[in-house]
Amino acid sequence: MATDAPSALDRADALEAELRSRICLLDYAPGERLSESELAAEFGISRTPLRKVLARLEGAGLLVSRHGVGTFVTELAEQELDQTYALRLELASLAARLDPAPPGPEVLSRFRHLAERARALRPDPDSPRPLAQVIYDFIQAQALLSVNRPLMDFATHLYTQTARLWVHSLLTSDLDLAEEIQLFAREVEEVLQALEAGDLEAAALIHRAHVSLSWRRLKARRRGS
Amino acid sequence: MATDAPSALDRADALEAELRSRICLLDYAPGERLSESELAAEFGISRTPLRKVLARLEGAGLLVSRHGVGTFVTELAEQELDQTYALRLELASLAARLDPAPPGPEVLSRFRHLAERARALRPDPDSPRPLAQVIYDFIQAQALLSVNRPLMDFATHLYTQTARLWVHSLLTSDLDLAEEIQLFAREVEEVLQALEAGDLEAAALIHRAHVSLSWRRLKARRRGS
DNA sequence: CTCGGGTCTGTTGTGCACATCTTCAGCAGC
DNA sequence: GCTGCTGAAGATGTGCACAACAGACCCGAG
Repeated sequence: MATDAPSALDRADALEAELRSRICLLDYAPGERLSESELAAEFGISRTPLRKVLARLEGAGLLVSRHGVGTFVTELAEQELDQTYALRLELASLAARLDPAPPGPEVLSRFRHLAERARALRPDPDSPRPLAQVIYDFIQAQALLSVNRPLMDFATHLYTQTARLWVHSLLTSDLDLAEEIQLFAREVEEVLQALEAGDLEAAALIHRAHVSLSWRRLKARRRGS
Repeated sequence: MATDAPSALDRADALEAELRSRICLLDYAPGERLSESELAAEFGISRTPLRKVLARLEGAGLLVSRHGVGTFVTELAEQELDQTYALRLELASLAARLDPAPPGPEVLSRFRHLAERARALRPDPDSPRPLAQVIYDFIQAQALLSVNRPLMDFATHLYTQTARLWVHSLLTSDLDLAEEIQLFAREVEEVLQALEAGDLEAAALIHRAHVSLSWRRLKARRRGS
């Protein structure tokens, strides 16, 4: 692969991927402030190239910077969260109907591996990373189930937006973390079974159902608090 | 409006809007190279703030920069064009079903004005601007027909991507520009009638039909050339 | 005539110093 | 005690000079 080269892709691209991953994996919580100086120091570069990366992430809607104040990780407003969930519900069905890509052996084994990791998850209120990491990988694996790149890119983006808030809410509130993890593990399991049966539409429906249920639980908790 | 203030929004935001508009209005054609130095000189600023704006547009997927070569306006690959059209077809229906927003009097008058401008369009192979401008405004007006912001933002983005290639192809090839303009004018007219009748779903169906037909014509010409 | 290598020009990338802006703590006046 | 001002501190924004890189051009060897 291209990863063999010492500096195959521009450092900026690698840096962007790293920061994007940190945001999606909740190393940086929604609303958190990032310091240009600290990040520049951490990566051993000047503020200038770092600022370019931050600007790109801002253009992608993951960050927002305010003059004299700071650079912040974006977070969805309550209303937009609902709209995003409603949209994800529709897109889940679309993915299977539009340019479906039957998963090859390597994709299947990837989902099998994900199912194992999901089963092995243990609730840890102190570190969201293991959970966030599996979810993130699950999102990216799902993006392989259709060759419609614009659609899958957008679906991944929306999934990431809601997943960030979902995991974050799980940790800041006292919802049943163990139950959520178990439900997620079951979703991966069921999707895997559908894929192994070669039924992409069933996989999409299962995913859609879980999105819907997850949304309902999230709404219920919001009303409660 | 906020435009009264001399420097209400950051210069960077205004600059980004200007460049975004130039890209969407085909002042910069897909694949065209932009010069940081020239742009900086034109706007009377240094390269540094300009580069931040370019980076944001890069993050938004409208530009791509290559070290030592230049900064280029993105263009959809042939395959992605088909996928994007297929996606737009689905999203057209979604907009009416998901969080529809019945247009108020001001939105209606906006569409009426658009219909007039579309009728007044005359084929001009030398300047795509008038046509591109009306299309662009039509896109943005349609974004008001649903309150689901993520959906409409994405639909607008996709529309912009295909519209840019569509207008560009119209001018570089010898397709019947007059006919395309007339068809577009009729689309605006029919959408307006549906909106005045308060039937958002009909408006969406009409739009969807025109997208489908436009796609078919585009594919036919591609095969021909 | 063709091919290969070196140079040369123009581009984006990087580092640093300084400007501008926001926020907040401290303090004088009421 | 409360209010409002003033200053400092720290954040992002800006300008400039230089480094790194890719492509074009030229020129000579075969």
